[in-house]
Amino acid sequence: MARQSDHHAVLRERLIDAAERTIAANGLAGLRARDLAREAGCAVGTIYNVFEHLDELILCVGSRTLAMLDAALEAGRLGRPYGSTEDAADDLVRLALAYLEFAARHTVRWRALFEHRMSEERQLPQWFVDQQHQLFAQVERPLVTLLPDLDPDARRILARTLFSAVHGIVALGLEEKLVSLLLPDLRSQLAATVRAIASGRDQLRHQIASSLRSSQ
Amino acid sequence: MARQSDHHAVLRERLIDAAERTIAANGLAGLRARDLAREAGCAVGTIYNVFEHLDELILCVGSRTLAMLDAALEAGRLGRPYGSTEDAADDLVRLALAYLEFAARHTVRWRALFEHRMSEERQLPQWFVDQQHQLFAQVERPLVTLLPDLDPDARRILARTLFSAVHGIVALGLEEKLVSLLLPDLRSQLAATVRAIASGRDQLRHQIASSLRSSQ
DNA sequence: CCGGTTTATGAACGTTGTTCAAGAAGATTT
DNA sequence: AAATCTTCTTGAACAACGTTCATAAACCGG
Repeated sequence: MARQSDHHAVLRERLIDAAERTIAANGLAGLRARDLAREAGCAVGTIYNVFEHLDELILCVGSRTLAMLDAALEAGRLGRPYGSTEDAADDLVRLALAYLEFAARHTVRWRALFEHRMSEERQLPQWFVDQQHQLFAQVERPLVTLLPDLDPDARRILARTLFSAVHGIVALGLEEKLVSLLLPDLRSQLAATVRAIASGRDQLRHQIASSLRSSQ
Repeated sequence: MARQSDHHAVLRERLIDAAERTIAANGLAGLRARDLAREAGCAVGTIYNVFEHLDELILCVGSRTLAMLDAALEAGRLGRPYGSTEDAADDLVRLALAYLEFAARHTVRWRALFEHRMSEERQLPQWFVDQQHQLFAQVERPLVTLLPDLDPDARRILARTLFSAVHGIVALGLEEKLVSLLLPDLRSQLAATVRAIASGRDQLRHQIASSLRSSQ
């Protein structure tokens, strides 16, 4: 029993490694069960002894990408606590730019992360959703300084909103073939937008406060 | 020759209609060449006489969705020209909310529009890219009033940036199963964010102007 | 070394999009 | 109007995919 679990663990890692390499090199579309088995040195059927289905394996790779991304955002954070709203705005911009930098550097991996859809009605496992929430949580910290009197729930929601806005800008910005040409411009666009949002924090506070009032 | 082109045109429409129904009902994943042929009353092979590949057919459906979306955004626009920056900001918010409303009402169609990836290295045809640009162009109009002294090229880029930010918020907001529960909240989040951006237009002007300076 | 249980295997299955030889249908010529 | 040539339609066949499952190999307690 112990022996078998060990082997499973080893096989899992070998398979995830192989899938990770393939996805990083050729994207989700380049992932084939047979190639995977060959590269990991096992039979196709073995994959389904170790994972429930390929989606689960893809999620494991996604989890690694999420961890990398999380670390990349963490690394760009200011070491000290924010003294002013300007610091907080700076940090939001820094987070956004770190996200862009990661997406630009690891485009295929990063794309695979959010392009992947669970087949049919198998839904995302909770541990994966939680890991995504960890990302959103990084945006909450600057918001504490930027909008101190905001309800924690409202802050969580707003963090997700800002994250998705940044993600949208980065995703569409990196979509076209013009990438390398306008990456510096994309940085400016992103920074300007985030800074504009931060500077319009009164609008955020007022509108969101009133929306919470009306929905309760 | 004339007779055949007619038949082709009829078949094209029947196939697009069938694909449209399927996509609206079951999304891209529900699209099968054999079902399509059966529903349009022709053989599978015939599809490939009328379209180069399924991607082209999917793009035709996407084009219809784009047209619907374009009309929906147009409908929400103010009838009169903008007198003040407040009007322009209002119109940006209106555009964003109209986008959200469309996405919420036609979620599957709308998802199919941007989830679809051209297989391998077949790239998007120009006419489709142009149609997308028409959408972005709707965002440019309020920006003329909001940032009058902005270079037209910079305005076009900024419009795309704002569009993608809104798209990001809507896409992530409609992703989860909680949709109907928090649709009103999503409206507030979106409106607040767009209004914050509009109110922070000085940040936009300054940062974008300086970025253009440095990239020339 | 043996019987029983578990695990690995890869051929086989069911579905895809796409192709293509063959026949049907039209157009053209005599 | 018949014959010939061209052009289009057709659905069986193909290749590639994820997934399964009977079979054989490996393992383990006695």
